[in-house]
Amino acid sequence: MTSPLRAYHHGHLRHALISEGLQLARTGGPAAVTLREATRAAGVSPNAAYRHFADRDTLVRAVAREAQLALAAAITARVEATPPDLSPADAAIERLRRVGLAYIDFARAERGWFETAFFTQDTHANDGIVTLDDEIVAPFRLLMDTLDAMVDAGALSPERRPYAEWACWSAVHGFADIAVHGPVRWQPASVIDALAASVVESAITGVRGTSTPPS
Amino acid sequence: MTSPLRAYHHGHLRHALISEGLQLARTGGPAAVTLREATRAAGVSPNAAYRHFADRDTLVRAVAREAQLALAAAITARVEATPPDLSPADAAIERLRRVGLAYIDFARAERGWFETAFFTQDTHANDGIVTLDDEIVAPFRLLMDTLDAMVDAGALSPERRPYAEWACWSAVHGFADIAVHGPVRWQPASVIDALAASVVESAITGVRGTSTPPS
DNA sequence: GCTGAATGTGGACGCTGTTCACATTCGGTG
DNA sequence: CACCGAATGTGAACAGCGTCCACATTCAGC
Repeated sequence: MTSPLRAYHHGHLRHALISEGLQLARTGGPAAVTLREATRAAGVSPNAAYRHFADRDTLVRAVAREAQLALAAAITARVEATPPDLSPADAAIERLRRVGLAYIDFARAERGWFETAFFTQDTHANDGIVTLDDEIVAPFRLLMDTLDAMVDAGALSPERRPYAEWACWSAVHGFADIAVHGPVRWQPASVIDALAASVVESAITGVRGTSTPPS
Repeated sequence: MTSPLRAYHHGHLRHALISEGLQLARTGGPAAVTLREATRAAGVSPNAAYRHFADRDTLVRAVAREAQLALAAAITARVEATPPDLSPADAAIERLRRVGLAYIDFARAERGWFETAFFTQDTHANDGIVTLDDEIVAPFRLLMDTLDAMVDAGALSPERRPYAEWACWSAVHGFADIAVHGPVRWQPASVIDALAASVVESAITGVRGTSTPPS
């Protein structure tokens, strides 16, 4: 009984630390989520974290998972808002466009979370097959399904389908990274908007093999 | 005269520290280039670095510059090795392909340098106009020139030329990042090779607006 | 109500960047 | 050649970080 008012004890501290870490990562990126700062924010001694996380890296990874979920949610929401009055082919293309723009916008709006989501340590050796959590792969599967739907709707020829997901993801992720860390960062937001739209259209054209006349 | 044999004194220590930092960054990325380690490797006290760099971040930036130069050199070398017996249009497309593949291969072969090259601190406020060093922008200008050459050779319609450089760079940089940090990392090298080639072809198709029949 | 497991605390160590006062070395000027 | 100021390197110190240790507290089930 060192202090009559116990700041925190035997609660769900693991969740609290992830929550604080998420807040730190939001503004400072993965480097800002520090063991001592998170425990301090939770009103707990630094070592308390070691009852729930093996080390700092494990904590950051848990925070990264939450950031990935946030990205997935942003993409899913944008895709689900696709107007329903479109032909199957146009709808599939529009969904593909929305995946890309949502990804880029998330990176720009939540830079710290975006950096954290893509933060991986090289120590993470492959423990067997690479299997990610379903919720996190959701956007990627959404992308796959959208491309498959394009094939079904005749908006993408079947022989162009293989590897198309990587081409799309690369273009979108690359622009997001350049817009957040690269030279594009200094441009005004309106310019970045235009560039983003251009890059996404180019990615769509790249996988389709033919440019779409502007609607 | 504390020691008869002076390990290092009044030499070109700035260059030595960058050199050591480059070595550290090669295997450990930007996080591994630490003031104490670099000075230790140079046989000098930690504080000696402060006579040449304002702080650690300045040193890392200097190392990053060297890494960027290495990337630029790799791209330039690959492009310059383009076979000369090609039509102007085919030569331009081939050069574009080489820029992309060289970029990706550099990221895979020199992961630490690639990470360091794209390491930027948010503190770097825009001091006026964004003007990078000529040598560093060289690959970007090479990309621009190649796209312009494609227009001249009729391999790219002029109305598709605007922003094409960003679409190309985004696709290539994105794949490089995914191949180094993302899920693609766990794939065998041969698979990554195939994916890289596919992504680059897709990027070329994306900016051209039409797919090229396989030669 | 007690006992063992789970959880949180306090102190310590080595590492990092950074600052201060001090020592050394170099280059130019008399 | 001697000197003196500027440039450069040194040593000790401080705070913050991750991490390990032994110890204290709290909870949960018999």
